[in-house]
Amino acid sequence: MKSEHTRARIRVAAAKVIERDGAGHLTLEKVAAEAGLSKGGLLYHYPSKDALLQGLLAHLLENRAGLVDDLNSAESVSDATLLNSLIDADFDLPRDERIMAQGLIAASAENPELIAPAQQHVEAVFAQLGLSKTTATSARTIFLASQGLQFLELLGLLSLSTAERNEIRRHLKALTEELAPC
Amino acid sequence: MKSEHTRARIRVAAAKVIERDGAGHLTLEKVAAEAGLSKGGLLYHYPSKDALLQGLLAHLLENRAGLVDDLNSAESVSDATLLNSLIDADFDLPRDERIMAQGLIAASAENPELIAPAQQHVEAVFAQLGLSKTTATSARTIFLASQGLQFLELLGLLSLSTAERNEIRRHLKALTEELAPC
DNA sequence: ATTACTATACCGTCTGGACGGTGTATATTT
DNA sequence: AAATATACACCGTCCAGACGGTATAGTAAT
Repeated sequence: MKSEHTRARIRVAAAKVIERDGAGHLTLEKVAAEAGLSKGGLLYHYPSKDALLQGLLAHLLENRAGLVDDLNSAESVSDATLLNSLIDADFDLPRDERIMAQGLIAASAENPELIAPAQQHVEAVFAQLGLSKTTATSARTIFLASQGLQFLELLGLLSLSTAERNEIRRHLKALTEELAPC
Repeated sequence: MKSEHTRARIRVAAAKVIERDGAGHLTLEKVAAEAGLSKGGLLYHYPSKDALLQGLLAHLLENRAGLVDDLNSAESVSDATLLNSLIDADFDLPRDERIMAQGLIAASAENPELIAPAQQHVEAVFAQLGLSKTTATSARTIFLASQGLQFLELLGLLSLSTAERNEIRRHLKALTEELAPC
């Protein structure tokens, strides 16, 4: 039970290293130092670098996974609520987790299988949004736009003022609400 | 003049290595071997790994850069034509260049400054689409959706059937045409 | 006895890139 | 025409540093 606490500390430490040194300079030694741990201690909790990265990803998907799964019951309207939640999750992603995502993108270059859980999530979202024939493409497009902005920000390709950012968010939410009536 | 020919060969070789071994395993030696060159010969044309990656990016942006710059003259309608071109460029990106983009995303983890030209491009697009107050947010959203799909595909997070892919493309183009009248 | 570590030393591998050379074509000089 | 110089394109080796991971021996709390 102390384990999970330490693992959380390690994940935050990893984020700090990525933020400071860049995703490509994430090393076990640096993470251990940042977490106030010896290298051996780090490897005790995450027995390999891949394991650590998997831990980061699992943590990132923790919240989002629930959103999709909760939609076994409702239907057409619920696509709108799903989109709403996903947009919020994208736009309100905490700084820490945003940086972890950066690291994972980088890590996926070395080991593509690492991000399989993320792939599963994205495809689940797409599948869910594809159920309603009439709104499928519109809904998916809204999702794509939200994701597009996140990726551009994540990769440092775009930085918007909060006003501009919020306007896009508002627009995506408005589009989401238009889904049902049409 | 033979130089440019060889450099093109090198870039293609880099793409092949990325495709075969993954973006994280792109090394000078492998590229040289794939291009039928010695390592020294490769370094003659691209004096460092960063230089090679910059070469890849420059090649990727060659076509797209013109699209934005051509819009010094026209106005409201031209945003639609710009979007149209960008969507086409995104969806029709050749396999080679798609793989190069993968490599660059990976490389940006080690050296974030590397993708500055891409950042410039994206921000130029955003600036251009922001000129018309009435359609700015809608236009930007269309761009984001197009980019979002490309990133998801690039990172292996989503693979659509050509039919589904085309439907999204059609939808984005339809949204683009709706920009002017509204 | 198990869990959760510390501290340090070490190994093997990979990789960028520096460096010193080689051959060939073109230009310049004699 | 012959001799020489210069620039270009390229070869192949060597090296230093970085990193993931292992090993070992010990500590402290539960």
